Amino acid sequence: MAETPQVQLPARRRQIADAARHLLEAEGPDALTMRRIGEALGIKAPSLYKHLPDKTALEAQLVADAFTELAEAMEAASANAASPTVRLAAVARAYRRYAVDHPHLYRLMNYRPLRRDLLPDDLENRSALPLLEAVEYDEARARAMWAFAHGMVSLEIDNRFPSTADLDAAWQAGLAAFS
Amino acid sequence: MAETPQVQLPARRRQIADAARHLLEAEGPDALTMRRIGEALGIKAPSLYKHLPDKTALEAQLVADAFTELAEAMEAASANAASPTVRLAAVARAYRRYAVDHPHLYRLMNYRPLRRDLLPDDLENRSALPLLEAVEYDEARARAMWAFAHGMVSLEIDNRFPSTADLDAAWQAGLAAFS
DNA sequence: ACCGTAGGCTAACGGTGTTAGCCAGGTCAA
DNA sequence: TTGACCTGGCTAACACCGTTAGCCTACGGT
Repeated sequence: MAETPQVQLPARRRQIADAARHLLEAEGPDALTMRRIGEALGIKAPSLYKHLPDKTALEAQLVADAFTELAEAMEAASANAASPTVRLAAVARAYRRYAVDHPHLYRLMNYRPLRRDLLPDDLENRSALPLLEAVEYDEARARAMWAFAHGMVSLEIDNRFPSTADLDAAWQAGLAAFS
Repeated sequence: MAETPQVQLPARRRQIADAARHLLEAEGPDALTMRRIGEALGIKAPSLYKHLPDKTALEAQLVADAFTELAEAMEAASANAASPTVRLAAVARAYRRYAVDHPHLYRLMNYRPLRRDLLPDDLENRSALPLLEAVEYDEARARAMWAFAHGMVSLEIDNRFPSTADLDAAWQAGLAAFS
């Protein structure tokens, strides 16, 4: 629990991941090119391949970091909850918060095939757990709630709702329905 | 109502859209390149630009067609519904069906910025209407239900649920919650 | 003092969307 | 009939992408 956030990475590789993440969050997915990442570190793109096998591995690193952070945020929200209803609302709020604060990262996690082979294998379980607890281990309800939350934040960050839409009301409707 | 499905397009442009759609559905998004589309029509990629301004416009065409079809499917499902509860279930079933039958198209519609400027302007309203009717014009519940449905099919077509998951049960849980 | 390796580099390849410029063929008017 | 114009093909090329091959420099260890 007092362990490092991710599996220990070679320092240079960590720097690359950090630069990549900064580019993605600051300028969006089109800026996430090997040449741009190299430039941010003062080296040329081909040199990056001394540290990673390919771009897919780098993206997987970003995704793994993001899943870990999201799980941590939900765990923290879940910790001090008095009742299941309160806990569900708190976990949902943390989920939404993370997505809205990191939309490009959220899309990288969720809008493309999940490379489970390149990720730590407990990641999915860990990030599913807070929600599962909050619905008292009712799997069907947990999956429905997960879908609702994922749908809500997707539609929100992609500007699919009318600008006049009361999203808090929609969240409230969903939470009430699943509590 | 007896009108053509889309706004009348020049024949060649319609052929291009059809070829593109076939490529996308048969081989996935990586196959949707201007060169492949040209090849399917027996012409070279640059010649396509005699008929369209750019690839974005072509994708917008596919998206517009898909939204129209999805709206039609939901309208048909909605038509013969005895009660609101039945209607909601029928519309949801039609939505899921369309997404599962056309996953690549569904992602093209939903996993990237919506170019509203390139789409017919009543499209979004039209495809929102069946669901809105089914929840008797409760906007918050409509948005929550939309998010739930979008989340469910996204997670399903992207293989995010465990293979053992009972998706019908999750749908049932959601529908019950929103009825 | 040597040797191996770590980590840079340049050049290049095949792919992408896209533009410029050329040219054959058909249509239509004078 | 002839000339003009337009439609819709073409090739060549550009800038960018991820990636590979091969070179070279500097450092660490025996």
